[in-house]
Order: sequence, then structure tokens, then C-alpha cells
Amino acid sequence: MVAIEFEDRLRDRSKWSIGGACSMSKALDLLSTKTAFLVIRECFYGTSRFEDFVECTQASAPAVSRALRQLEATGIVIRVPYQEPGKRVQDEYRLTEAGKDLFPVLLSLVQWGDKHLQGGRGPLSFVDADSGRPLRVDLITEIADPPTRPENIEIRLNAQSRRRSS
Amino acid sequence: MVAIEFEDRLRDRSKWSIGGACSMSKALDLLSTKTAFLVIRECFYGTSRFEDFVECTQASAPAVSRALRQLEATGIVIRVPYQEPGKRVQDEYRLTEAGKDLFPVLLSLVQWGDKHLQGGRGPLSFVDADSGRPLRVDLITEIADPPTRPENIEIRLNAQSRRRSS
DNA sequence: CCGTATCCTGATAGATACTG
DNA sequence: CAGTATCTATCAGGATACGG
Repeated sequence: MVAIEFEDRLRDRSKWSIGGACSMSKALDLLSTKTAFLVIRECFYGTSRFEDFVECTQASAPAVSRALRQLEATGIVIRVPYQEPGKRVQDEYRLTEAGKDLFPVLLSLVQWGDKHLQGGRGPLSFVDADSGRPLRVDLITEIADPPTRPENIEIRLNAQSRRRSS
Repeated sequence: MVAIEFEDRLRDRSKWSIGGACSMSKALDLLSTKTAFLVIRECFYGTSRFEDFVECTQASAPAVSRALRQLEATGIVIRVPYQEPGKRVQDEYRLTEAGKDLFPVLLSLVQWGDKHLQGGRGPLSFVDADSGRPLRVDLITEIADPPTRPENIEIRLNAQSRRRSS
């Protein structure tokens, strides 16, 4: 919560804090669909093919199709053609830099859910690939070392949970 | 703590809810509506009264009403009766601890939007109230000092953006 | 098998009208 | 003023069916 003395400044929010104008609203417009979120999550988990998205997100194929087109249109995901030997050319879907930058959003959501919905620890742990140390998102005032990049993240399944997605 | 109503709600929604039961999916179920996000944002900005939510979020009154009920049912917001002298008792809405814990989610969204949608800096800065140092959300492996609490955050309006730009 | 178009259901947002 | 019920438009999600 914001300190009282700033409420004066904040009072006339109409100038800048309008529903459709702030960064958060805009971001939410792009990520408004739940499928889009889930697809991005799977991207971080290493999924790159259509079929796998469908399976991992447990969404329908049309929903995944829509989400991928949406995410591609907004520059969060790119379609990369690839070809397995003996097969025809297909597309795979990878996060752009902008997409990778969404990792803190995802992780903070996971953290919140783990704490307040799962009653503690969730099924997944995130670990810095170099140091092996637990990774999390938090409010900081200083740059603590170079911040970890999404490329450098290892995802570990906690022992007590059966499935990755449960 | 915030568990029972959640589960009921999630069970009801299980018919159409996708993505299984990971923390992120569950969190998204609770925050899926855009109005809910905006209401929470306004809570952090110091808004606590119905009318102000309606004005600040630019959502319709019914939407705000629904969002507040939803958020109250899920333990993110509580209704607190209060009385101004000479007026009748009303309710105001405040974030619970669970609600305050959503701050990193909000801030990471704002950060992402500022970087990738606003092309740089957005209209708001977040500053540690004690040290006055810029505050942000990032991936960390170690606890950098005691992490800043949402109570301790100052929000500053950046000088250059006066408009609801882009 | 990969991906999309189509159609239907269900959920959310706004406008309106109503209560205390 | 502080909310809520209702109605309707719109949009997301799934089932199905269809083309590459």
C-alpha cells in the first residue's frame, strides 16, 4: 500500500492511471487470454511444437492456434521453420527476447500461487543453472549480481509432486 | 487460509478451466478478469472506495462490484467498515496479506509493459520508501537484504509522461 | 500428423434501471 | 452516494470437421 502522503499526487489518476493506458493494462490486453499465458509458460518449460502445446496446456487445438497467432502478432513468440530428417518442414514456436522477458511475470504468479493456493511449496522449483541455487522473483533496490537470464534457468520437479503440471 | 472458497470456485470452474492445476493456472483463474487486475492495481495505489475504483479503473460499476466480490471471496481483498463523521457507515476495500503479495506480479507486468510496449520508461516509478532507491522486480538467487515489502513502496510519477501515451 | 475454420456454449463487460 | 440485478453484446474456449 502506498504511503498516505503520496495519495495527493495519486489523486488525479485520470491523467495517467487510466485503465487502458498504463503498461499493465496494455500488457494485460496482450496476455488477456488464459491460453496465451499457458502457452508462454510451456515455452519456458521447453515446449516448442504445436502438438506439445496442446498436450501440456490441456487446451484445445484451436485455442492454442489462436494463442500462438496472437503471441506471434505481438512479438512474444516467433515461428521458426524446422525440418526433421525424412519429414516435411514444420514450424516451431520460440520466445522472442520480449517473450523471455515475461519470465518474472510468470514466476511471480507461480510463487504467489504456490504460497496462497497450494499452501506452501508448489510442484516446481526454479534453479539458477550456473550456481544451482534456488531462484525466485522479488522486489529489489539494487542489482544483485547480474540478474539471472531466462536462458539460464533450470526447472526442477519437487519430489513430493507426482506430475509436473499438478 | 484462503483455501476453501478457492477450491469450491475452482471445482465449479473445472468444467471449463484449462491448464490443469499448476499454481499459475489457479492464480490466473482468480485473476482472469481484467477488472480484477485493475482493481488490485488501484488498491496498491491507495484507492479503497467503490466510487474511486470505478473512476480510476474506468470500468463500469457492475464490473467493479463483481471484481470486488470475487476478490473478497478469494481472500485478496477485505471489506472494512468505516465511518466518516456525520456520514453513515460504509465499506472500504483493502488488500489482505495475500493481496499485498501480488505486488511483484503487478510490478513485473508494469516493467514488461514499460520496456516492450512503451518503448522504455513508463509513467510510474516505484521507489523504496526508506532508501529512496528505485525498486524493481527481478530474478534473484539470494535474498538481497530483507526484500522490500509492498507497504514500503513509494510510487512516483515520472515527469516526462503526462499523457496517456500510446 | 499439423494446423485452422466453423459453430456453439459460457463468461465477462457495459448500459440501464433499481434499492437503501 | 454505494452498490446490485438484469439484459445484451462480445469474446474466449471446446467440439467438430476440414485441408495440407
